[in-house]
Amino acid sequence: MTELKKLLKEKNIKSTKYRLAILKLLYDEQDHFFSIDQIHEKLKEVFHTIDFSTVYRTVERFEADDLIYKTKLEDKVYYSYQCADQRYHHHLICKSCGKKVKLDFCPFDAIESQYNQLGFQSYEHTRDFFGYCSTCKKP
Amino acid sequence: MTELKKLLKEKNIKSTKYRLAILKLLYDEQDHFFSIDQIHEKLKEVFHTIDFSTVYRTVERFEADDLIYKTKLEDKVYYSYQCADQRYHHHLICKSCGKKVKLDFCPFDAIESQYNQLGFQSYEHTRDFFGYCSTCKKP
DNA sequence: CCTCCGTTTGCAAACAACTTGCATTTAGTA
DNA sequence: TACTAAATGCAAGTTGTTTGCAAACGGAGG
Repeated sequence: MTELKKLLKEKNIKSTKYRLAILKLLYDEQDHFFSIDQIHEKLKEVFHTIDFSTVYRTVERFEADDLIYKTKLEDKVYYSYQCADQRYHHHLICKSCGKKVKLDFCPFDAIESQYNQLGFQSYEHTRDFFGYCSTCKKP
Repeated sequence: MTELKKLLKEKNIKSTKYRLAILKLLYDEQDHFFSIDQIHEKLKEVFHTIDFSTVYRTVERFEADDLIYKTKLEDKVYYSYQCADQRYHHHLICKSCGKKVKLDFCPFDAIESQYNQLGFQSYEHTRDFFGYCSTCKKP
């Protein structure tokens, strides 16, 4: 049994060719984010008939079971394989290629107290930040 | 000519009862954000027949002409009267009541260099942060 | 290896939120 | 006050997401 099948089994998710393919794509490119559309397009290269709704439901399921991680940029939703380190942390994400870089510090630590001084509580901050990585860097 | 009419005139926006009412609402509550729906509901209390599309187009127009400022939280769009100080700055916004507090510093200044070390460029950060203000503060 | 049952899939349609076209009404100026 | 260009109400178009259902499939038990 392949490693990917085991991953699904652990989460009680039945293995199918599509699910394995979707998981493989995300697994092989753990440091990138993909939209459902992008995943669908990639899968169509191999499985010409795969439907958008299949990808949609699969990804939704994977996310619900914490196999993958979800983030948003400008109204679009992106997914990436769940980091091995599941402790709360931040990402830098390239707006062009979707590359992600894990931050090992919290950018907000230094300023949290200043927010509190302004009377704000239960402050919830963004987990992900977007820019351009060194390869996609704008001219 | 009222102050609000002047504001519209300056921007070459024709005054109508609806536009003045919408502008007045936002002007009188400059330190709060409103969704189009919320504005529409408030206006209906006075003008029972006002259509959603009217509010929609008015608010869109105001925003295009920099009379008001737009921000987003969890897929919903909110608007607030444009701050007198139009220089780039940040807000703290209460998720419960929409209250906004202007920040006179940039929370990212301290960490920008750390991002650059990771190879990220053209980093674009959030302008607005969301939490709960002292009155709405969660139990 | 085969059968059967519950799950997954493809298809098409429902849905929700946003946006637009058009006929009518209105504001502003000459 | 009359005229013109713009604003409004209504209804329908659009876009992206989500769902219902019948057919296809995976995998547990025979």
